[in-house]
Amino acid sequence: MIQNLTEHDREQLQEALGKSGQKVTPQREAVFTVLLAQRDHPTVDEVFQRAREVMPGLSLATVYNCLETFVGCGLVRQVNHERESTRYCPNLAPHAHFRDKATGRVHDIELPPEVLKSLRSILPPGFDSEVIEISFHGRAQSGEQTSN
Amino acid sequence: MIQNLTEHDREQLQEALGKSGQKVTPQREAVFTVLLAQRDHPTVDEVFQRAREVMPGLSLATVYNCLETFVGCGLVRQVNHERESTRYCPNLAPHAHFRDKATGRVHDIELPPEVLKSLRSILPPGFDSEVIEISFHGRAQSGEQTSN
DNA sequence: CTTGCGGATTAGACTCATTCTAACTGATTA
DNA sequence: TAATCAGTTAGAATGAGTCTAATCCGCAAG
Ligand SMILES: [Mn+2]
Ligand SMILES: [Mn+2]
Ligand SMILES: [Zn+2]
Ligand SMILES: [Zn+2]
Repeated sequence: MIQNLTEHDREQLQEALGKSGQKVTPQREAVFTVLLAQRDHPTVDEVFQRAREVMPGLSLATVYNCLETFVGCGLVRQVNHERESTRYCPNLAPHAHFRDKATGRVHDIELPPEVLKSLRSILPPGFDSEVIEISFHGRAQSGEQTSN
Repeated sequence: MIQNLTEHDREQLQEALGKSGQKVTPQREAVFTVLLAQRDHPTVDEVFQRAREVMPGLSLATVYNCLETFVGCGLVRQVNHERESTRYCPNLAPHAHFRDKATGRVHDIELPPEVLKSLRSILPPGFDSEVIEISFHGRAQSGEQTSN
């Protein structure tokens, strides 16, 4: 279920952490591995449960710490939907999120550059946005699969 | 500060509540008035503080209840930004939200129909969305004013 | 009028995701 | 060896939001 990181992924982790003066630790590697293994936008608790299978001593606090670190160095995005638990997404390409009302599952929706541009264009002069979050909420015909 | 509802606003309240079999009460009227008086996306507590000035006996639970009722009958939208307290917005026109990193203030950003359409168009077949939330996060030059 | 009903309101208890704290670990450096 | 320091850990604290059970109140039936 939880295979190891590819050489490429390990380098990405190394590089991103290094840039902000932080180190690769076994815990960080385990948490990052969990995120890449199943790109289903898990909550902190889901990450915790999955990572524990491979590192039983891992604490919940550390999962919070690792995820915060990853968000800080741009390895992972936070995904918020209304008042639910925060979810985490390692897909760094520009994309929106679709939450299925029926299943609760969160799907990645590709965001073409021209759509992103048209969105940015609605900001009046003087507004400078670093982050745009787009989330859909509705129904997806079962069988639809977008979050690889 | 908190002027009364216009005839038109009172009718809107009446109508929306009536449609879902609910009544106008003094508490609901007070909360709705607060929302319309200052369209700055207040949190529940801010609504509570403001409404108390005009109705000292009002309870926090009732403010939660009223706001939930309003959201349920489409009078008001919830605005979520990351993990912060939920905010409330009586602007029913399609719009996005911009949160100013520096001040925390939330501004309405008009959403032209063609941009909304291009956004909907990114959904693959089989995905049917009822709600789209768009939020920007960044800096607005002070003096910028969009949430009337 | 009284009484009964049902929706609305209320205070306070409770939940639980997240944050905080303070002790501990382990690698690296002086 | 001893000091240092980032990282980890368990558990306590926080606080927005929800739940519960008692009360209120407008209205309609008797
Ligand atoms: Mn979520
Ligand atoms: Mn908010
Ligand atoms: Zn995603
Ligand atoms: Zn708004």
